[in-house]
Amino acid sequence: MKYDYSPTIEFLLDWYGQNARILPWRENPKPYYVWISEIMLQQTRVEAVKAYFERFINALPDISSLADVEEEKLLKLWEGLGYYNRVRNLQKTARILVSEYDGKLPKDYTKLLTLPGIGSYTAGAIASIAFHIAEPAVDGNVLRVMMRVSGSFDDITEAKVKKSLEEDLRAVMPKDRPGDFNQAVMELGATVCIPVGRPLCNKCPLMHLCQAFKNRTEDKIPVKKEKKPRKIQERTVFLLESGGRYVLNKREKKGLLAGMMEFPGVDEKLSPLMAEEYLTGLGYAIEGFIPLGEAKHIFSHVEWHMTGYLVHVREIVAEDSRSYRKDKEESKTVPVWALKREIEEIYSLPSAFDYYRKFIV
DNA sequence: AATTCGGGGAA
DNA sequence: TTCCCAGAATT
Repeated sequence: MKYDYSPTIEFLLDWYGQNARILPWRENPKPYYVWISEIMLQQTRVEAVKAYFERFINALPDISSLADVEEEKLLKLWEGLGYYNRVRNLQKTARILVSEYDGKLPKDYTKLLTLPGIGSYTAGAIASIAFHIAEPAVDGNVLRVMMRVSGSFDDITEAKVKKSLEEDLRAVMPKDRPGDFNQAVMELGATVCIPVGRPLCNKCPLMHLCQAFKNRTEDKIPVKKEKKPRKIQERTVFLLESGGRYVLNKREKKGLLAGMMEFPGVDEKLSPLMAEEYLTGLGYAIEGFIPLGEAKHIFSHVEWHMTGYLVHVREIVAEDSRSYRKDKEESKTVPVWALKREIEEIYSLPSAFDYYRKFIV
């Protein structure tokens, strides 16, 4: 179980000095930048994060601006990045920092751990990179690299394996460069000790002390339990248009795409006839009806099989296009009639709707 | 311990 | 298609 990783340190630090990529959040590793980048990087590739990071810190350059920004603008900045609770937790934490931490991130691993959206990996990353505290930051890269180095066939999807590695690394973290050490392991995992395809062992600074390389088991490590197949969810999507405006609904606070905007729809596949009947039942006067075809969107655990219709309707209620307010009695949301420009610039419409979004003019 | 949260790039 | 990514929160 226990493994001594201390021999890796000097080789990793030397290698990182030569091979660290130039990344936007590395140019000026102030705590706010490290925090934002680490949240964005959760389950998200470096290449995807770059542009989002630049735009985000330009719009919200510090903790107090993040604490004060309205949710609409916040969600728009995150649109397309996925895992949208990350950005809500970001703002929750910003407000806690303002009210309880003098507007700054605490230089304390245990306190960081208590903040919304910050788990053991992110607490370690912020502590080590921004504050030079000797805590490990164990992500998928680190698990893969270190399981190969130690030749361990432990299942890395088990929480105890991650905890055990965190303990082993905590015991040997270099006190002078903890942030560089953590980033070195991740960098090695991302560019050399890669997850798919054959790792580039001939370019690896740890080759001479890697048990997996020695035993030629690098393609069998890390061990991961197989994941369950995705469920398929049928979905009918309506582009209800009137006078150049389209209906958007705000999704529920909990569950898939929580709180994001969406085109109205139902969780079943409706034929054109059933669709017209359904919309008429809602009170819409249909003046034009065009099937838009089928589209698929794959989430990590669900697959949406969508059928879409563009429906020109006679507007019934003159709703202010900017006010999707809550109904006072129930907690149901009122639809918005949004212009193309407003959908582009204001509302957060997830990528799942990209196929149908194209039909908006 | 298992499930639920998005989305896209690469094999 | 399948895999997996600088994971965390909830159940």
